[in-house]
Amino acid sequence: MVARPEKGQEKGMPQYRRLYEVLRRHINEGVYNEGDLLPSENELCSVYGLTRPTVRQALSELVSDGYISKQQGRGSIVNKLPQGIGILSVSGTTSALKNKNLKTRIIVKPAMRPWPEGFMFRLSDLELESGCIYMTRLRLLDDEPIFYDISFIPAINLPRFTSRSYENRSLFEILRREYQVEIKGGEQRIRAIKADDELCSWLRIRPGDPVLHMERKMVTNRPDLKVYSSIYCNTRFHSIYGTF
Amino acid sequence: MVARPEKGQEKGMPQYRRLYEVLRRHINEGVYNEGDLLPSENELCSVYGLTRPTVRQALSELVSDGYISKQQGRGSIVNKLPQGIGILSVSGTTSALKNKNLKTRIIVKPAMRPWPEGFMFRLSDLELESGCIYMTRLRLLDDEPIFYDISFIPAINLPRFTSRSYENRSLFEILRREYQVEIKGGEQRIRAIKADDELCSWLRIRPGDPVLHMERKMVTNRPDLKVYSSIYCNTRFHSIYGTF
DNA sequence: ACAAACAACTTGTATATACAAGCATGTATA
DNA sequence: TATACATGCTTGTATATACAAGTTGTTTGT
Repeated sequence: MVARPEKGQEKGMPQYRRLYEVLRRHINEGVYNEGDLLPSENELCSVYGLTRPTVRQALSELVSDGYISKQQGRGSIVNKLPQGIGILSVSGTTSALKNKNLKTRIIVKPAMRPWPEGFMFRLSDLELESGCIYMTRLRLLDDEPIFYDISFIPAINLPRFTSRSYENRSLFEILRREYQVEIKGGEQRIRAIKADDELCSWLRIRPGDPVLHMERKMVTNRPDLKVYSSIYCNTRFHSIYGTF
Repeated sequence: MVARPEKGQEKGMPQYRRLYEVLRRHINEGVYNEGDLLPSENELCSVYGLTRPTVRQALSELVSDGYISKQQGRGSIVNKLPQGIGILSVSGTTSALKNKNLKTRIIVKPAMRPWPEGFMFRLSDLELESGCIYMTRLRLLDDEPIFYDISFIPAINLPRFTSRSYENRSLFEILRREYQVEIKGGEQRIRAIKADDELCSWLRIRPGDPVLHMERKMVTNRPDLKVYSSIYCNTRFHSIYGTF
């Protein structure tokens, strides 16, 4: 087993990543259910033609993303899939929602803007010079507005970004598919605030109602490119769910 | 972030964990500052007498705990230490706060109770039979109440638990030191709610003010033992900070 | 029937090695 | 001078192997 076969390479992904994607899809699609044991590491090795360290790397990412737990001597146990809104997990909000009717509506189409004064996170010089792509979206669950979010993306090497269609597509998905940008992690601040008039109109709530506000800074596989968003969430009927 | 043994027990630890602890302490103590590069993996190998996979395991835990970032071709970069309230990390709220004056006041001392009707998480039969240890605490930052939290712990093999002193000690710390119980992760639901009268009196806010509510279920190294808590947080002056 | 011992699995830790890919800094060339 | 390239560093990916440690089921001895 010398060089990797160049043809069947899905997107040039490393092998551990490919196994990760396969197993994650199987879990999401119900091939494995809550409490099931995944095939043992050695089985995965022989099935996929990998060695144990490689398989273990795929599994350890599944662990840190909350899909499985491992127990020494027993195996890899499939976790219950998140039932709430998995926005605390990086893997993308849409994937965790399965059967729910999640729609995304663009309020302000992606467009270049200067960065706001007193931005929520500190920006690098490169980011400041490049300007930012600004967009706001409303996300609805069963036709009820849940998220109002404002995204800020530094306009660094993202050709034709402002002319794409974002309706009902995850922003992260577009970044990954069209620009090979993957979210790798980030930081966030969360607080509860009172809704102002603008929020009320978007989220269809009353002034003074409590709203969850998240400010996030996400780092990607491109060291210069970070994605910022400010998310307002009506948690009256849905709560934000996450694992850690 | 995952709780890890304190530095007293650096004997039985695996080597990668020992290196993790050393580097983490160095970062916390300012031996390395924000933006600094850690020694390269090969340097760490020769200094600590380890091989690269072992060193990489230590580093990868530092990455997933948010202490460093890595960049191919450059090195391991020390991150800015969290400045907010790191309660989204399990490692215990106290550790991330260091220089702030965080006090814990017990409102209801740990005592046995039946589980509440309609508990926030589904309980196993064993948990239901065993009954629960109930306690409530108030946590103050610079003498201002920030957290009001209610903890539920199944009374499974935790002798003398209700007779210990918890003032100004992390609940997790006691579980770890006295019972060898380590928090390994968990899940949580977060929402913004309106403060009711009871919350107002504890958190010194006005009725109707927005409050952050977190419901968490934490799993431990003891498969049967889970810890539940319901946390109310006044985010008027402090926001909840976390990495992912 | 029961309990201890064992065997056969599982994941956890660790070594040793190799090459690929990305970054920084030099030096040689245009 | 400025661009191109070469070099030597960094981390990323992957193989191959070995033994430790924990769990589970079976076998064996009493």
